Amino acid sequence: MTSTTTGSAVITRFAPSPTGFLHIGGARTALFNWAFARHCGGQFLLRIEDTDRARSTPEAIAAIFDGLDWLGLTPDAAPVYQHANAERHTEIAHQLVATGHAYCCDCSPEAVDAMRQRARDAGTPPRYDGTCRDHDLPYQEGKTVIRFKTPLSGQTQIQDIVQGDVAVDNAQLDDLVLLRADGTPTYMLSVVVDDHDMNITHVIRGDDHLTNALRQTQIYQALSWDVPHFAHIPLIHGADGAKLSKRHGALGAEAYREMGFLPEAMRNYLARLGWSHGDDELFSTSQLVEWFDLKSIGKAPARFDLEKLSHVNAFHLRASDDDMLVADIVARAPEAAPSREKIKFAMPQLKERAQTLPELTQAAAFIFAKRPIVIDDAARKMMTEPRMANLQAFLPSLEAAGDWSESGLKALTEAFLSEKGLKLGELGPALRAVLTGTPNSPNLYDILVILGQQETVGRVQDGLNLNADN
RNA sequence: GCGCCCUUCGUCUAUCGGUUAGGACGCUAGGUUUUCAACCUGGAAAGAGGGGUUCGACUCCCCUAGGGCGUGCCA
Repeated sequence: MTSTTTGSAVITRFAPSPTGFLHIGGARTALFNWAFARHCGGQFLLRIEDTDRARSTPEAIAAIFDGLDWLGLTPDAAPVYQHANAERHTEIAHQLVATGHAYCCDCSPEAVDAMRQRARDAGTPPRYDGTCRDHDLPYQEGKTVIRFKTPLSGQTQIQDIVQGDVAVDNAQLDDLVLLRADGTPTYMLSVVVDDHDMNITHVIRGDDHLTNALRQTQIYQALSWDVPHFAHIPLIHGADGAKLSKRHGALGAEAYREMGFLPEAMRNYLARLGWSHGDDELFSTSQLVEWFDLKSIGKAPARFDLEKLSHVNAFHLRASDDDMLVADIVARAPEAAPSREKIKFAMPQLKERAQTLPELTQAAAFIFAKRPIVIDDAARKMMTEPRMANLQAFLPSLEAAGDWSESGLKALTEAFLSEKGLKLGELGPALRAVLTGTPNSPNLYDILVILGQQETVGRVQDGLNLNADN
């Protein structure tokens, strides 16, 4: 029977192995652990699973810290390094031998491979055949490993919050290695010991660990320890439905930061991948914490969709503080610094024209562009002959304008148009084009106000000259 | 090979046996507009297939197909 933790406070953990960057799947696992702990008023811990000394790197550890920090998923205690607990893990391995739940084995890796191959050929589960199971060999570092004595019959089951009840025949499970020949503990032993020692109440992780949970349950039982609650969440797939590939989102968290996505938007989007709260699509992090629960996580794997992420990001971008966004633009384009006030003035309109941070800087670029400004193809199409002729005729009015306010400019323009019997469409697009160099720009009169009289007249003249050259 | 898990519009999902199967992204038609966005209105778009159970199945059971994961002295 599986016993479960009965403690009151919820404690979750994110336990990545530091062998690469914090990829998007890991980030979501961390988010779920964090959100659940926050929702329950519990604790969220971080454990670096660095028992594989050869593959663990300081760079990867730094990338994990960095990614979590960016996403705002701050652990409630200093990170635990699994490697540091090796002695304790080793001690437990020997204890299991002493209590008859494990044994020493001196079969060579080659011999074990052969056993597995034979079993596979016979159509049975590939596993260690138990040669040393009852040999009662003494432990000899460098020569023997310690194997767990998996029950030979019956079955093991877990009650998974996401996956439901899952049972497997013990005959399917191998006598896994707990302690390697070099004396170091394996992952399977270390997780169990650390999760127990850290008082983890809920193990929330990718469902690639589902069968591991069965094996770990056997270890918990051999140790007479409470089994934590499990929640195995489905993995994220790439846009093509296959495994997450580099082009489909298996990028480090920092890659999304560089693409201009906001942490708030990442939390929103990632949470929605596999978890749902009715029809709610766009929500704040505090709403996420308020609503999050393990039972509303689906069992099917979800695909990563950059377009939807962009949409979610656009929503959070609009909700962002204007000063913060201005600062971001200046950080991306230092030459924008003198134009801070103008950019802030235009921000409400700029926000609606961007989904990501770099796009926002792009939308603001016309404000701090130096004459003569670059005019893109779409803008050039708006510079038709008739419109440019009208613009030429309008130039003196701009040069002579005394009231450079939005209302004054509007009146000025309308007076000109009515005098000539023109519609705004016969002048406006060309004016916009020469002033901003792009059709993707804010309200015309705001543009004039932001640019100021001198810059406006200058850009109009540049545009007219350019046109004359063609 | 063996085991476990999964399968609703292209994508993310709602639905706890009775709905015209809802929402969102994307796509699309139109509106608004000096442009581009934003916004508003409308549209196309789904229960993998086959058996059961039931008065009635997307929902429960079985089979098939497809997909994922595991099967390490990696984690």
